[in-house]
Amino acid sequence: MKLEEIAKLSGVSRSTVSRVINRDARVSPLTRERVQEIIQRLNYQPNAVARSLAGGRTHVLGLVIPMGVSRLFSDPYFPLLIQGVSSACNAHDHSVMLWVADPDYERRTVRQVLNNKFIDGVVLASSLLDDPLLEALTDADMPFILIGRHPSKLQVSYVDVDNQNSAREIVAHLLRLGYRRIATITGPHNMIAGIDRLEGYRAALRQWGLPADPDLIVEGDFTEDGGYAAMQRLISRQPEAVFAASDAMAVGALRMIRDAGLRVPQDIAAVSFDDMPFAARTEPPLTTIRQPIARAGAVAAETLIDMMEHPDPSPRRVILPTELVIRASCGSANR
Amino acid sequence: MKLEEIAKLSGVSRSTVSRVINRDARVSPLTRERVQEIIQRLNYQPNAVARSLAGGRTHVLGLVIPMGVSRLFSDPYFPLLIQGVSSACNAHDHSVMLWVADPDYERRTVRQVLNNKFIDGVVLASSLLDDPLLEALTDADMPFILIGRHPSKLQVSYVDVDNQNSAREIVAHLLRLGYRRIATITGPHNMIAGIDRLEGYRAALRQWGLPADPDLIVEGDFTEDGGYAAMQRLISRQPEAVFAASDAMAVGALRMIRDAGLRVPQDIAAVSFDDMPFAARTEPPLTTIRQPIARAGAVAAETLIDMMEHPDPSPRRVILPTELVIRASCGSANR
DNA sequence: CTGAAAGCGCTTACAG
DNA sequence: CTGAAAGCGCTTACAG
Repeated sequence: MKLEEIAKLSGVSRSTVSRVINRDARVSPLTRERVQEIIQRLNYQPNAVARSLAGGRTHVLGLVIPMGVSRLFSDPYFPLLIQGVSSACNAHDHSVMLWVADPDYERRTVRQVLNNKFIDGVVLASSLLDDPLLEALTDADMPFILIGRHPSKLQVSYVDVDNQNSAREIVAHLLRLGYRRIATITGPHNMIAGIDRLEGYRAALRQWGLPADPDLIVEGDFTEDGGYAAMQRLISRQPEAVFAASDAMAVGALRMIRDAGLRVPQDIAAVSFDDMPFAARTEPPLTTIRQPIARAGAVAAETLIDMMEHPDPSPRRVILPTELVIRASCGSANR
Repeated sequence: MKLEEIAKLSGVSRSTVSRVINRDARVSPLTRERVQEIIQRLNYQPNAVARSLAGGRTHVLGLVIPMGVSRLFSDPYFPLLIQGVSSACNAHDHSVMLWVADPDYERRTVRQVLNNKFIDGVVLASSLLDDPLLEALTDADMPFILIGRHPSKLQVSYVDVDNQNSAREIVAHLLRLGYRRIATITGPHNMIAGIDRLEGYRAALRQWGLPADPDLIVEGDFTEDGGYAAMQRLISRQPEAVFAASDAMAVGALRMIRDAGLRVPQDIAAVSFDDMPFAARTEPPLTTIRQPIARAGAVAAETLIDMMEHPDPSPRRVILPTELVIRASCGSANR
């Protein structure tokens, strides 16, 4: 069924039907009601493709998830993010097109996606600092927003949490409990969340007048296995506590510590970041920083939609709040 | 840039350029080459929306994930599925539109999505048996395919594994090891995977001439917490072994058994289904049925694309192979 | 093998 | 407030 038929049945022009559909104010109440009644009765759905071509906007957002991210299968980060983006899009009459991007996509592939006009804007999740897509996005004049800030591209819009201060806060919590020899399992050094959380760790030590011992800093990859491997390297250095930059890595670290015959928190305390659903169920439960992942996805989508509706050269920056969640793994109870 | 400009620069008509783009055979080699060269040089991308409107197909698949599924955040089932669908779509020049569906979507919402012509077909993942979307999909004449068979709608295409036989196989493995009092934590009774795996459990007992004790069958929901709760109810009934219908539930069950002061597999053996990445790292590692989740997503997308290109009233049914993976949780070593 | 023309189903100035 | 008309950027019979 097409708009034409509705027009005929209502005894008005296609223009008028179109206006009713698009909530244009310039339609008399009576006409509007009559047309609407017919639309309802026939359960008419405008053809989205035709609307897009004529209107110049598709009402579709692209959600890009870099495939290289090993995190994809080790915790519900992406499901939560997707849920947030999706529900915000639904609420604003938008759809989401998913693009699980191969890490070594060529520039041409990238351009194909950006230039094919099927999407109005892009939400780019947890990209690497040197992601070629980010470059392409900047060149193309496609509105986009990052989940996670970019350290050098200051004109880019993003939604993030204050990783630096949050990490500083949880390491300060360990320091306050009396731990001094504190190790960290960082995120990847080419991801901003990894960098910022490490910087927060350093800041806390600085605040207490302690040096950052390079031997106590090992890079991880946000996965459980990565956390296990990192902890293996740390354990001989006898830390009193460890800050893992993600809960998943903390789970790996807990497992390694147990395999080494040591106890958490008595022998080594452990804290982390994310507060994933499983963080409350580890043995012992994790003291961690809660960050609102689904919310970040939703806010990103909403902000992007707003950017498209109210173009404005200045970048949007949203920082969402985090929360320190204290459980048993930090040994609060014992100190 | 539009097709028109390419036509002008190549000195041919728009029709011819369109034919080159669409690999139509009726273009002379020389013309084809000349046009292609110009397309390359200008990095021209046809407007996908216009193509869709004119051509009648969008080359976009809808991937519908019912939100109600608590499983969404408890294991990487959906990430794996999404990855499979996405990579198959990329390989076949299709895009994927994600629809995280609210469980109580109204018929109208459903129709909106199906009738708006933005997608050519739908992959419906792990729906409930009485999913209204399935009804709507059948009414609308939109090609679609299920991940997981439907017990009564026999004319529907699907990709699945042989849940029944796979479950029977792993329970038979327990029986062969000498366990007799075997409990099961099932999946939801309104999901086919839950039903089929339970039936496989029953079939194995039947094969050994054992009755299925209703006290040893407890319904779970495919989540870790669900597994924990189910195991709490089972533990007082003193099973020798338990078959959980998913690894995530097995993790919950392991935790519960440990909390009860019992050991796996010495006091209670445990086996499960999925072989998720974490199944090899539980304590003890899980004996489980490996199923190819990403592959199922890819095959579903490919089959659907094939269905759209070669319409044919008879439904497609694909069964992917599984594999019994033996680790420590079944106690093989001790028997 | 190639081109002119109609058409896909809408939106949106423009004129009234 | 309403309608006739042009236009969005392609594809595809049709005719040659």
